[in-house]
Amino acid sequence: MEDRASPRLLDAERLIQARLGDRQLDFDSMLAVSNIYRAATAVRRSAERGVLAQFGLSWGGFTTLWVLWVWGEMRTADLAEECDLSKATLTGVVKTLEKRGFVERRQVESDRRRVTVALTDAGLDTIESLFPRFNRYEGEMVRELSTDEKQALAGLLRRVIVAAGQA
Amino acid sequence: MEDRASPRLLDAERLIQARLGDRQLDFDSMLAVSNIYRAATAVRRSAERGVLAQFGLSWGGFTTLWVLWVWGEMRTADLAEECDLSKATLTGVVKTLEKRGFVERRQVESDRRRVTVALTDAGLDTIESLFPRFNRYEGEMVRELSTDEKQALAGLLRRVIVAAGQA
DNA sequence: CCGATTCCGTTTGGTAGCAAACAAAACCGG
DNA sequence: CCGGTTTTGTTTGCTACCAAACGGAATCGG
Repeated sequence: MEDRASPRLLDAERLIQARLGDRQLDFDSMLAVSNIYRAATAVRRSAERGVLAQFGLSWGGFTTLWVLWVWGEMRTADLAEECDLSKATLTGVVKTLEKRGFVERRQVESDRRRVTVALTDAGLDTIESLFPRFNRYEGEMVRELSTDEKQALAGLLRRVIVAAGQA
Repeated sequence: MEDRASPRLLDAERLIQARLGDRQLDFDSMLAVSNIYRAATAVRRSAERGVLAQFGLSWGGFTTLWVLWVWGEMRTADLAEECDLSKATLTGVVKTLEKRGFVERRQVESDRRRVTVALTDAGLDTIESLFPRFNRYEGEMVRELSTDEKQALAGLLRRVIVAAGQA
């Protein structure tokens, strides 16, 4: 399968390879990893500008809202885990979401160290109207791939996620 | 191809799918995109903790050093472009790298608006000893993939990068 | 020349992200 | 009970990241 859509990118990769010469480097791994990162940046930026900005949400904020929508009210620690953020970062994100009126914090009575976070009505309305739009946008970003290719991509990445998580 | 390495992750994905029910969503695109982002986070975190931290470098700082190493002294705008960062962000990153003694800024005499950035001797030593180590680390992070799979992954991602860049 | 415009890097103001230190609450062994 | 330990979320201090506004420098039209 040719790569007519991105000759520029490929050229750049080849140029770098030429530049680095013959140093016994693992170019295949290098290209795979750096493209993962570049793709993530492109995807995030595109979504933030194209969909999320008009709702006043960052990628992290959106993710948090989405997790709360799917799973319902959650303890802070679990929410952080599910959003793939540190507890400290989550505290900040929730603070911003609170300021925007999307979520609220609730003290747990049986254990007063604990706090849960839940969607407000406004948060619920927002995520319900936003998510379908976001999902269409996701489709746009991978529009060049067939269904099989999307699944293959997701599968390959799943294995990277696991490996990198252990490394 | 089975996915013995990551049943947990797959289960989680299926759970979400069940949770979202039958909303006419594009799950294939959703999984592809969200795995891109999760993989990038995993890869970045792993590299920062495993290799970069001991050199006092972030992912962005490392990238900048690497670009300067491969391409040599560069104008600020080109450097930002090549590092895939905004000019504003690059200003900050360069400031940090300067503080650490890895790079230096040089005023361009023919056009006094312009500034170039170049590696210092210390910066050169650092990137030369760091990069092979980093590259080995990259290999670790995609160790589960065959050469063909790495190339396939890089190729699929290249098409996503282009599409998301236009979206 | 000179005024308007364009170009370039920095600054400003905001959010996001982490690790480590912290304070308060709960738990546990005696 | 009670002192020490563990758990939980927040705070602190730093870096990174962006868009928009800025200010000085070059350029272009007349």
